[in-house]
Amino acid sequence: MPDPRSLVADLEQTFPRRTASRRAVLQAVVSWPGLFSVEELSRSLPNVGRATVYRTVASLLDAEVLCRVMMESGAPRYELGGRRHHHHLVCIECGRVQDVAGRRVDDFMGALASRYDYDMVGHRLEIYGRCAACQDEGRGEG
Amino acid sequence: MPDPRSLVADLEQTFPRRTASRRAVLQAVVSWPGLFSVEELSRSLPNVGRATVYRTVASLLDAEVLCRVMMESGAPRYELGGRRHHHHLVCIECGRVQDVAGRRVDDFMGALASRYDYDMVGHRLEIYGRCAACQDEGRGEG
DNA sequence: GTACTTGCAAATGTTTTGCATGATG
DNA sequence: CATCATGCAAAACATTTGCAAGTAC
Repeated sequence: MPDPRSLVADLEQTFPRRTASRRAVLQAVVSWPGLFSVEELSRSLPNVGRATVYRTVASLLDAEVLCRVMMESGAPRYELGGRRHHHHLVCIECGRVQDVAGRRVDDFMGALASRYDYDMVGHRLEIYGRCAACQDEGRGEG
Repeated sequence: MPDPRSLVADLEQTFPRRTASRRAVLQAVVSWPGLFSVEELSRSLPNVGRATVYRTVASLLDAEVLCRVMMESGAPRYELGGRRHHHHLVCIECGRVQDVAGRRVDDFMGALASRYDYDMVGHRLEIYGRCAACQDEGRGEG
């Protein structure tokens, strides 16, 4: 997991202009406990215009500071740290998202792509299920 | 690849009421050359209300007759045959989508899930890249 | 001072919903 | 003939854009 602080520093260097709004969005993003939708993010930042939040998220996505996680319903959510991880385990009970780490997955994807003669430029993997904690709860309560 | 004809038969049995609109949507869906958005589908069916098209697609999705493919932009598209395949190679040039077949992928997903103590209920895998044909074109034209 | 950013509000695009009408079994 | 499906239009959302005013450098 990347260090948020360095991300901020990194990021502040990415943008030409240092403005209060961007700082606020960035601050909210790095301190957000889990996944967020742009609307949630925007709602948490009443002093920043919606449009700016959308624009900033787009930039962050572009800079690979954020990555998009697709919910089962097709709704997009975002989280910090898109640089490497595009693989997620999404708990359909508590909504928690766990990054899948490891080169093995990337290798597998690459192998798959080349088997079909694809020149891979990106990929997305989401596994939906119940996390260990939610399975335990289910057992405990019948 | 499943036989479209049997799918139709199967499907017509799934729905309580046989109506002209559903027949039309179904017909369009099984004869659609590739991926489609609900809007495209709707546009191709001027005699069927948008709402009905949306509702029917939702039902078909539910019945696993269709599956959703996520574009890189996050826009959803649909294709026939969701029963087994949730793995796709999406060409970012021509937009073609290729199903990834084989138990190996499912096994890999299952193994991954259980490594993280997840009780997997679904998954989604999309690989984005250039298909062989588009790579060739790129080479040919410089 | 210039160029980039912002915020608002309006435009856009997509999907859902309410409800009277129409078709199905 | 009771039930379920349809179609329209409006509503509900989510996201983008135009533009004048503000801010960073």
